Amino acid sequence: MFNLKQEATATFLILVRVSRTNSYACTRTDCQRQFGTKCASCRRLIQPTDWVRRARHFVYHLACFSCDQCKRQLSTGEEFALQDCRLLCKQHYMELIDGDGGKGLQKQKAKRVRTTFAEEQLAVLQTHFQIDSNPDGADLERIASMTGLSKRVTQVWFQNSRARQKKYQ
Amino acid sequence: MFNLKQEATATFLILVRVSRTNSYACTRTDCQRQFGTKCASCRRLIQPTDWVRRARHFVYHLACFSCDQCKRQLSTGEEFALQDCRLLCKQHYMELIDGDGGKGLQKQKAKRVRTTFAEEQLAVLQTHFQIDSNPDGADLERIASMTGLSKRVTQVWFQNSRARQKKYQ
DNA sequence: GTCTAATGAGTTGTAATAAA
DNA sequence: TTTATTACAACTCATTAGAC
Repeated sequence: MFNLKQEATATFLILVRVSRTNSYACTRTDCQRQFGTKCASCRRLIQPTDWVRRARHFVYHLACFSCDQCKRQLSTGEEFALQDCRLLCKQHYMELIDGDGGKGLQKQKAKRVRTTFAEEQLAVLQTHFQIDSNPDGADLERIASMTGLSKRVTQVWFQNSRARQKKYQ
Repeated sequence: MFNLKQEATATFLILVRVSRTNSYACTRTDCQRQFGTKCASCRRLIQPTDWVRRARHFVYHLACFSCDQCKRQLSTGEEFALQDCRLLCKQHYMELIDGDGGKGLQKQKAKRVRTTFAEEQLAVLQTHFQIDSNPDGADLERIASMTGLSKRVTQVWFQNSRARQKKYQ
């Protein structure tokens, strides 16, 4: 078992795009013997065009980079903890270490995390919005995987965009 | 547990740049068995081009060299304390040792710390400013990691630079 | 003294949430 | 789902204060 406390301290996420240069091949460490790089969460191969996030030597699909407990996708700048290859958001990490609502912390009201979209992600979303401003579940999922966003975040973006359009005609 | 008092007394930071010469390989100490040098805070590998700070035998990314309590990045010349590999600014170290608001110190209002940029850091910032004076979050983060500054400090520099440019046309 | 990094107040756009 | 609201992120501008 890992020293989570140490791991979680001031660890920030960086959004990177996998390319031939930063997608690395099999490194023979004790814990991983793989041929291509696989997502540490879903275990599927990572394609050179996929968006990913890294934590230590693990690589995750951007959408797979989510809290193991609440499944919420983690955002750039957010603090998180690693338990082996499993990720935890700050909130659930805190609950874990001080056995839920510990005396040290007095319910600090889980700060709302706001996604910041990359230029490219926004471009994809806007393009699809022009074609269809009200995509169904399947479309939503397709768009989500194209942008590396979670389905929920994608859905909310379309909801807000419809409201925005209506507001300003 | 560490003698914090001893560590904090007149401990000054020195800004160094990692190079092949001062980035050291795996040393087989009892506490660390690693292949490359890893940041004692974020635990990620330190690249030869990264800016770092050292404290005792620990190495940190410059941006990771921040107070464990207030997350403020520590500056050259500033006093700090070490608790294992976790860093504390003078203020929070003081609070720790005399159990918060101790009788010895009466709330001395945390002196503002002013970053002094190295020539090379300034060169990088100015070069990017000429290309784009208003970088987005992702660019900011990229520039920050190039210079070893925190994202916030980088952001403020761009803000001030835009104001400066506007003032003198 | 100058220059400018940091701060704080105030504005804007919009992601996330809540209500219907 | 829509609609209204909340609150976060990032900006500007004015000011304060640290390094030279």
